[in-house]
Amino acid sequence: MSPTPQQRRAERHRLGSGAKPAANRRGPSGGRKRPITVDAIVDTAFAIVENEGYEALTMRRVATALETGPSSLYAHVVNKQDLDELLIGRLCAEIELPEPDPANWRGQIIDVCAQLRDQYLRYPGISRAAFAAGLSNLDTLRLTEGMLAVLLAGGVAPQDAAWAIDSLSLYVNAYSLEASLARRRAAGDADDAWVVSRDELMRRFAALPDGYPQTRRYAAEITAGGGHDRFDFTLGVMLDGLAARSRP
Amino acid sequence: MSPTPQQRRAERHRLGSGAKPAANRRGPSGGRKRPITVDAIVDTAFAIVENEGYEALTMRRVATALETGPSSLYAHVVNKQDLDELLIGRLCAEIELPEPDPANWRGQIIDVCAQLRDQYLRYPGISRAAFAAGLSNLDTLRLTEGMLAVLLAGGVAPQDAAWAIDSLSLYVNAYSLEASLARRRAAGDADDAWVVSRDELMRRFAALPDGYPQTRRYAAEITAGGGHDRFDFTLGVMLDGLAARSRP
DNA sequence: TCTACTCTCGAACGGTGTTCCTGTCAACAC
DNA sequence: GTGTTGACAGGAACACCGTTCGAGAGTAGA
Repeated sequence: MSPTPQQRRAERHRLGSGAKPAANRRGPSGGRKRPITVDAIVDTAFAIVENEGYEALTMRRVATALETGPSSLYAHVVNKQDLDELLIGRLCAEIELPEPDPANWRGQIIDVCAQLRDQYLRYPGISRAAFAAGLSNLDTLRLTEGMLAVLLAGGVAPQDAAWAIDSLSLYVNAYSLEASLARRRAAGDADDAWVVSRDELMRRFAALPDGYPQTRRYAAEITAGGGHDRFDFTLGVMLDGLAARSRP
Repeated sequence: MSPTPQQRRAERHRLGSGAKPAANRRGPSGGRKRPITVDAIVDTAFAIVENEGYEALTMRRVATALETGPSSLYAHVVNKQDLDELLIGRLCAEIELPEPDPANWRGQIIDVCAQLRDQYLRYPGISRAAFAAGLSNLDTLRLTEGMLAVLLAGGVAPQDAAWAIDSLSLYVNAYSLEASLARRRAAGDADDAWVVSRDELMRRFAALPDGYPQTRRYAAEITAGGGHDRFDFTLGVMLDGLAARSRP
């Protein structure tokens, strides 16, 4: 008897082994070319998010792409939230974890965070779902495990390491979410016209009323940082602080 | 001629002066006890979010609380997003900014961040709206100005200070959002039953399969941290890293 | 062949943000 | 005092969302 989606999800949250019994298909596949499976749903969902953003990911949209009705999905997925967790799970599973190298623990942490960031940015807005997912399944826990190993190898105290992983994940999530929103606005949907270039932003800062002297003076610094400069800066600062804490 | 909501919002995004002309009311207020104004809408919205969470904040819910229909709101507010921005703006306006004290810049930054965190947590889930708001209006810019002044007084380099403010805001947002979600789950809505106590979580970590040695060994550290311990830790680490960068 | 079981999916429910359009009333000009 | 103007109020509707129900279809084992 293949498990219901509810059982499957409960199992996932119970942190059980990830061994999937492959559930030999019984019931009919109708006359459809490709049967509806959890994997097919997740694949389709990823494609939609990649092309149209997380906001376009709706049950109906997935069902339409699968050439069926929305209710057909609920035999494989208990919820929209369940689908979100599956997406985050697979996304985390794609991250390559390094073999801990005590001499290069900072670089290794930065690399993992950058991988995570790039995955989030590849699927714009999906980090919103990551906030709700938390430490729900084995895949996210695998990330924690990997980063913990790197930090411990680097000589960071266990408690510091554990909390630092939390902070780093949170920051990467937040950064990716904001970056996704900013990019979507840059794509310019009509009345979002007040989203402007850096030059324009600097000009506005310079024209600020009194009471904003610092902002006016350091408008250049505030608006600086293309690419992932801010990201690199923040990770550098956090790791510096962490290293200082470990070896006083 | 009083401005349309569109003009009002555009003005806000243009970072114009915050001087409100008070727009002497003309049109009818009907037989209603309290006329529908932007402030009334925002007040009502805050009450709803405080009592029922951000997810309960819908146009219809606000309208019902104001004893009217949803369409009546659109004469004062452009959008749901517009309402969100107004909420974030007022929330930021409540923050008390200190007079910069070079001897206590770390404490002052921590205080401002804690204020922001507590405001976010007072209105659960509202930090979701803060992500989309960005640096949109004068109120959020006032926060930037205040923190910038503190950091500069503390001897932090302008570029470091500007980026640090970005990182700190992002982290405070993310932390508050996650804390809100966690608390709402702790309130226990039926099938969220797998959200468990720390003891139960530690037990599950201990029962993890092979391949998770660090997580298993340091389950206590990972699940540690009640109250705002993690928050304090992260801010401490970031400010340490920042200080180290300023005085090498 | 018959039964049991799983998968499929049209239809519907209650909710959402938003728009259209009409009616109503206060303030001004004459 | 009267007419005009124009902002405000709000009912009804649209398109969409997540989700549920229940009937139908098809395969696997007895």
